[in-house]
Amino acid sequence: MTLPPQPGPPAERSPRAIPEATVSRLAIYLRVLGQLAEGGAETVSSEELAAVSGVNSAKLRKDLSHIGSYGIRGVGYDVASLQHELEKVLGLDHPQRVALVGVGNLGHALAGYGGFGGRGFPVTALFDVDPDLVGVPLGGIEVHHVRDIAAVVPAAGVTIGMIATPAQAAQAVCDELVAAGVRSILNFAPAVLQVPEEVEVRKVDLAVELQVLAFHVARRSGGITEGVATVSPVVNGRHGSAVGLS
Amino acid sequence: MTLPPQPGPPAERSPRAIPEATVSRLAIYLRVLGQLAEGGAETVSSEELAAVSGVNSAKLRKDLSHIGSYGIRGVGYDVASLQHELEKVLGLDHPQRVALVGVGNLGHALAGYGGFGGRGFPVTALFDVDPDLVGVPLGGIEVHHVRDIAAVVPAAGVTIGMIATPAQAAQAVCDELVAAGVRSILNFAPAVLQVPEEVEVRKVDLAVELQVLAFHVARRSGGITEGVATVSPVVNGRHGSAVGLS
DNA sequence: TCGTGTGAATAGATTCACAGCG
DNA sequence: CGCTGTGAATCTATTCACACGA
Repeated sequence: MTLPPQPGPPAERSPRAIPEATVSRLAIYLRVLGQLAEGGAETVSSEELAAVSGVNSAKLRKDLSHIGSYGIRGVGYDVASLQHELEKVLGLDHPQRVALVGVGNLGHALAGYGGFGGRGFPVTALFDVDPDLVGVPLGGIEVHHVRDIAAVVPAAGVTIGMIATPAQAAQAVCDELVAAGVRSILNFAPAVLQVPEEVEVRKVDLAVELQVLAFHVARRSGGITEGVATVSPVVNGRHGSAVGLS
Repeated sequence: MTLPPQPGPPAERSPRAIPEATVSRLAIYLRVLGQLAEGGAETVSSEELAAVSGVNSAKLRKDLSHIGSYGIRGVGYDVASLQHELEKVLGLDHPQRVALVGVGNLGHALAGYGGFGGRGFPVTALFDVDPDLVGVPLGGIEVHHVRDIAAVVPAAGVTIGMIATPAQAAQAVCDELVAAGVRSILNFAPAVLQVPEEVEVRKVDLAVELQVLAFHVARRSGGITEGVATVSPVVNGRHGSAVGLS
């Protein structure tokens, strides 16, 4: 068999307004802002927001500067309005509909995950090949056969696909989703997906994550300390939980 | 804290460093090599291995150069020996034992995930707070109460912890794991963990992944084509193979 | 000759440090 | 004053292109 011919396309430049690394942190800031808002905070400084988000304040300010100037000098950021701006940038003003393919062990858990952190990403369509699953409703949503992706996905207005199938099936499912118009895919299968360049794939790869951790265990020559534990509720040892200097 | 830093000359760097970005790709190459080996391949070129792994060949060669010179000029890499070298570097020569905290919806799926991609990461200890779960065996492993982490984790020789609890519980569980000697943690809870710097945390954050995808959907102004799926944007390669779908 | 391995060039992300505004 | 926003410096990662070895 031949390899996917991917020599060297003439590198189409998209003028990326917001750096990729920044985008995923914006999502974290948004979550943290939600917690602060619940706690009654009206404003936050970059120092505070950064500390709770686990980044340093310069990075946070640079990240936020990419979406505009919503801070107040000498004060900080207004929690509510920053939340709103972040939601707008992340495209959360109108919710995305999600299709999940593969309702096995993992897929089942994903389907039941309740809006993924609270809100914004309703799973609207489910697919599998297993005859025992197809037709059965799961959390109020019927499981369709994978062969019906082309029909169901466009009708349901799905914009994001999640693949939680075994590795062998993942590429075929991915092709189906792409053919059905899906341009954003979250892949849980341990397989590298080949897609046209207009399709955005992100992967969640448990085996890779564990192997990276194993690498660090090995490198640190001895994962577990031999003497039994120290004190139990060891709070963080890093920069002070509130405001710390770098 | 790592090694005693050398005082005198400026900026003498450790020669052994493998870039972070490289490490996670090594895990992917290893998986792909496994597939190639099953397919009977003896050797691969960087071009081939890179294409299947979804990276370009220069990056792959640079990545592999960090672990040594195991290629044969004019030929490529010996599949079996490269596999072996990668396993060694990733610390997979002797398996890591994993503790999973939180045996709810997601945790249950993780526990049943069967060695995570096939091998090397046996889940050795399970924890939860739910009285209905504690004491019950799950896949042959008894679920302990979270309060017993300090006792069970060192005894079981756990080197990697996975947190699949609700967000509110995650930091406390993390502190327990760290106190029990765990230095590598995979966090599935939607929370930012504060840890001492000798602890390596990786996170799998579904909400963030989906929001990043939502960002790209929004930016591409119209994720799904509204016309019916007349288009099939010629997906590259890889069709005729045995596809488990019908 | 072919494909690895690698210096050099480029691109991207992070951190520093401070000007300037509220 | 205190804190944001940002140029400049630094560090990390990717890509190029070619010398060299099998």
